[in-house]
Amino acid sequence: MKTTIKDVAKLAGVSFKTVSRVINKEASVKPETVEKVNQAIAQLNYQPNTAARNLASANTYAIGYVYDNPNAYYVINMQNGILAECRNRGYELIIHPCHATSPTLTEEILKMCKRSQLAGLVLSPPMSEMAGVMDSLDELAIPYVRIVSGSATKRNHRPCVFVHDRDAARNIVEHLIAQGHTRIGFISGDQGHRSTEERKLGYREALTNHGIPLDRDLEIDGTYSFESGVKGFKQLRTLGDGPTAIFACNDEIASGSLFAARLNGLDVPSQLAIAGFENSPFSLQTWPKLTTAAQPTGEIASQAAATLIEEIQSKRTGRQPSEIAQHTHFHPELVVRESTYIPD
Amino acid sequence: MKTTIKDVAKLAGVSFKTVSRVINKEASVKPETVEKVNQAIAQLNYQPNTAARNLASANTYAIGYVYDNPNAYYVINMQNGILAECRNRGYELIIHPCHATSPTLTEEILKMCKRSQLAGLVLSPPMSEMAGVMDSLDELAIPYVRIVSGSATKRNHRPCVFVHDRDAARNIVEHLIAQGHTRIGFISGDQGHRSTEERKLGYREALTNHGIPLDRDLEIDGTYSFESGVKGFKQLRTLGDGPTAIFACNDEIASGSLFAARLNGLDVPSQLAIAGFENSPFSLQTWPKLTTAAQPTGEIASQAAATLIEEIQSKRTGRQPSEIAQHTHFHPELVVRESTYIPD
DNA sequence: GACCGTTTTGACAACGCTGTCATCAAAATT
DNA sequence: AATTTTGATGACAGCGTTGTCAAAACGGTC
Repeated sequence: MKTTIKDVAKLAGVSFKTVSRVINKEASVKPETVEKVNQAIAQLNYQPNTAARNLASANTYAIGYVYDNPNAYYVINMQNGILAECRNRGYELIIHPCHATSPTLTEEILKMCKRSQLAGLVLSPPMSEMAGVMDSLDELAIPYVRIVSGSATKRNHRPCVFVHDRDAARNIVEHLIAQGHTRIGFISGDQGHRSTEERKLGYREALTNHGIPLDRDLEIDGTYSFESGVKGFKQLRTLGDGPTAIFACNDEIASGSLFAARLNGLDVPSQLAIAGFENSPFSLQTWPKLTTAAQPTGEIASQAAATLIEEIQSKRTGRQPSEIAQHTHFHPELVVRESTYIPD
Repeated sequence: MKTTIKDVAKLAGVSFKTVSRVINKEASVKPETVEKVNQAIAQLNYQPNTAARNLASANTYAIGYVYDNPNAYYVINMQNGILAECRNRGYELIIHPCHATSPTLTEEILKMCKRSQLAGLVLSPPMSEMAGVMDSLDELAIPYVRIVSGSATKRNHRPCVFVHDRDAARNIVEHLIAQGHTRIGFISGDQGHRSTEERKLGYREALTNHGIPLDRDLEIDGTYSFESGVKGFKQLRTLGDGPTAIFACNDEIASGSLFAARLNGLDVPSQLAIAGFENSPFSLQTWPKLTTAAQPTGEIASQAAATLIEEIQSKRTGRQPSEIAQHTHFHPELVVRESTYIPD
């Protein structure tokens, strides 16, 4: 019924340890033996038992994905990206949604690592910015890869996948400036999120680069939600010298502002241009469609998982990881649509 | 460093087998012993090693969630619902997105079950309707719980969680009828999906119940997408005697139709009423907000997971599951919003 | 053809837990 | 009081792998 490594060994006429070697692609197995064993594996449709592998080797074949993000699209894309890499390499994925504000957060994550004997973690924002969590992981020598909105700061002893939100935000705002806008409003996402800060910095950089004075009245504090976009719009409308364009921290906020603008009878983009960030499905389902920045979330996730697994593997086989800390960089791309631009 | 069951045993002054008994809540351990052991567990912050448990017991502490659904909100809600139950009961969740059309689908799922030694599966639509997959699972005696759009049909030897889409669809359409509509269009989701069929049946039932003749021209074939809503609207507009209301198979389609309607200068709901299904975030981010049917996806998922784990546990302990096949029923609830109804 | 250094393979003990069966004391029965 | 039953616990094997170390096979050298 259940085929084990020993069944394979018997069929291939070798010891089960040799089969184990083949499975783990260890060197020093004769090519013909490898061939024989692989045939036997295929014939029996054998699958190594993960639990046994995890138990026997100190390192395991499972990684975790820790996140706290209300954005379903983001999470799904991340998840799928990581999963793709895991399948490629024979790893399992344990997902762990959590609450960044939980007082027992660190403890909880550690417990999960222990229970499932996780070989490593992928941390996406805002989990990738929580010093307490990282400290504990460092202490226990649990490898992790961070997905970070922004560029390198001090804490870079672990591999990071950087997503350069700031540059992308700057590109968006420069696009608005190119359309002739000089009064450009900004509606932020949740305070304390790195992405919020970075996008705001990009916004300011663009203005400064073009000699447009910053105006704090144009910078509205919000959260990553539709409602926040509605509210932000209203707040900006109260200004005597209101904006002719709005850059919102993500598409959800932008679609909220768009909603509110149209409710107020404003035409978009002729009377008010609106841009978002993320290229979520929302950005395609508004009217007019939203200008935004496209993040290749799936690829980012795959990259993070690949980096993590690479490191785990190299530790297992004793080979040095190619570098101390592998950093990778992604640049979200400007996507111009009708909410800011009407082609002739 | 790593605390095992033996460390706990030593601290509690019992054999490690007794600790195992406490962990598994087996009967016939003296309450005071239980207390002692639990204290030791707490003190050492001990977490049983899942891999070892899985390996030692034929049954495992991991279940799988198999799905093929492009709807991120649905998947996330399902996932969270299942996960909540898993955490409660000390199970792990392995997620398995897949393609219903893959020729090697069954094989792939079986492989995963074997690799991870899954104790059971939760199948959500459309996976819950794939006879081939179910046959194989039956054959290997892998327990599974199906989440089914609709009510009982022939294949009910396994527990199901029924979601009565038909009734909910009928309610929506009856709501439209109550608003005075008699020409009501229907835009379907993907062909072959049970939910599509059920929602169409509900639509027809409502009309028939109120003596409104069915008109095949008003029933548009679509897919679960925004674009399909746009297309469906256009198609309905070509009719001489067009509808005054549209019931779309989900919110995404509905928001597509809404988009198209407003693009065509139609006022919603005064000139055209539009209703969706699902109560996804989309339904709140359109203008006007969409009337829809709210499915408690998270609860549905929890229920499915609970049923599954219950069965697994009862098999483990030898106790009979309370019933041969536990069926549960959910009824999505009508949510009336401005896309079909303006309060006075 | 005996010797040595590799390369390739195998025997066997873990890994941390559960299942089975044995043990022992206390309670119940005769 | 002697015997059986029951309740509570422990000893030990085994789950399917990997890690360690030793043995066998091979290749080249003189």
